[in-house]
Amino acid sequence: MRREFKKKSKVLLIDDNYEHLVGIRELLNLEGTFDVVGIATNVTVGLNLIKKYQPDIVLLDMNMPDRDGLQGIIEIGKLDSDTKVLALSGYDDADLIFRAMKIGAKGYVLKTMASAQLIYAIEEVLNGKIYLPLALSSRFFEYFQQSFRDENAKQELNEENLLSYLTQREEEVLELLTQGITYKGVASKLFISETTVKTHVNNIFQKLQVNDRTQAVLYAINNGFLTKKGMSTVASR
Amino acid sequence: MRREFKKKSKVLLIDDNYEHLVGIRELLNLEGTFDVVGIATNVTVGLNLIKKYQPDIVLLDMNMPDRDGLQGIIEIGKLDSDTKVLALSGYDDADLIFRAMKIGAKGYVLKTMASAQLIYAIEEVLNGKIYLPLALSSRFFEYFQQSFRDENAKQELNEENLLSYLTQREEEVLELLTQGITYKGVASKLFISETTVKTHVNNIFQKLQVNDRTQAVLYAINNGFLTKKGMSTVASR
DNA sequence: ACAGATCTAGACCACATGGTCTATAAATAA
DNA sequence: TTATTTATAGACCATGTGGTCTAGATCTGT
Repeated sequence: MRREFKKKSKVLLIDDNYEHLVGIRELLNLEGTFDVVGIATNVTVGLNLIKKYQPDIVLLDMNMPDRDGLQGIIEIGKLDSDTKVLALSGYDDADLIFRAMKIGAKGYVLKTMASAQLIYAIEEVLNGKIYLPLALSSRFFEYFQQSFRDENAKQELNEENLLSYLTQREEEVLELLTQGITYKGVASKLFISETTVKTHVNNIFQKLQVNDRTQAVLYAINNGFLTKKGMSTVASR
Repeated sequence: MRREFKKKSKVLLIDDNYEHLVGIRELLNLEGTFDVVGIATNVTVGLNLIKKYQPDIVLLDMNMPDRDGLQGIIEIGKLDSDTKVLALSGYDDADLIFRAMKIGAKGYVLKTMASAQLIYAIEEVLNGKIYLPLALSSRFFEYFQQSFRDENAKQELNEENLLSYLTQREEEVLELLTQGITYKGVASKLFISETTVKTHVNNIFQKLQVNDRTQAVLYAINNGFLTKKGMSTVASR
């Protein structure tokens, strides 16, 4: 068929289950549009094959013995090849999906899924898209939203958050403190005397129930003070 | 038909475009399984209707005049009703999708989508699932991954990250500093003399190119020091 | 065995920081 | 109007902090 004229996409498979490895290879070979350039049963070997064959895509099992799959994604990412990673797993574990996507997997499919869906996923990823089956993206989003709910819960103690007792001026002072600025610096930035700054700072300490600037800054950061100011901090897990 | 026996789901629509509002109402009424309990052309009115009718789901347009849609999602969330929000928008703006999902929208659909898909989305959300059309979830993930790439880029200066020059002991000291502990405190925790701590701290300052503990702590936080230690900081935008 | 890094620790000094009190002007609330 | 809050600012003092130098004890790697 026509397809033969189109250049086949190079695929590499990494999975510690050899049976499965061969199964997928057969499936992809039957499809005809893929060229399985190599298979490996562990990440270390897989990485070498990637360097050698520069595959377009790697199907990477998440449950590996030596290094785990997540580490594998990171290391493949560090290679400066354009190789894309499609994560493969037996379980729809939300945390695992979240982490995998976070560190750059272009997709995540379950081993139990129909082969047609696997083929489709591979093609989407090869086309530069990110593919997550509906069931998994649903899982992902639950986890994603949950993590933010937790955060908000932490900060909406916030209504009983000591930060809310600060006056306008005190907030301004605190904001400067969170930039590591001294009394003198704050004073000149706010056009007030140094002793006034000290007064404010002492009031801040009392309100936040801390006894030095470092603790005040930490309190501010951990209680969403910067977030409100439009700053950003980024989630990790 | 049988469906009549099943309790209809209460739906509320909020969209500043009245034409569109009526259009969707008609569509849902034709479907027969929905009961459109109210429509509103702005968030303020919508909130009151929600309090009154306790709908199962709200279709909320993201591009509203008074309050914007994002704020609407948050405020609906604050009501302690179980009302779910399905975001509706004319554009597949990645940032908007990301924010909407982050603050708890159960789904996001485009106005240009086929009505069958809208119906499907509503049903999925009503069934407690989160629904993002493939095209949008793809958009979302690109944005999601990009934001982490930015983070990593920031921290993988990391290879030229000043934190990497710290010795083991210095890291231990810094970790305690990031908890707002004084020289004396650090000394007793590490079973070393206070002056030794001072020496370490001074070395840390030099290596991080800062001149006080607050700046050192801020540097540590902004450069992934805590992340490595298993602590967490959380993303916002 | 020797050079270099690391951890330890002391001495000294200047200055920043934190604690406490007092006090005035202005704005706000009762 | 009076009381309270807020922003301002000074004085005073104890202590914490940061800068610089020196130096011994270990531990590395060559």
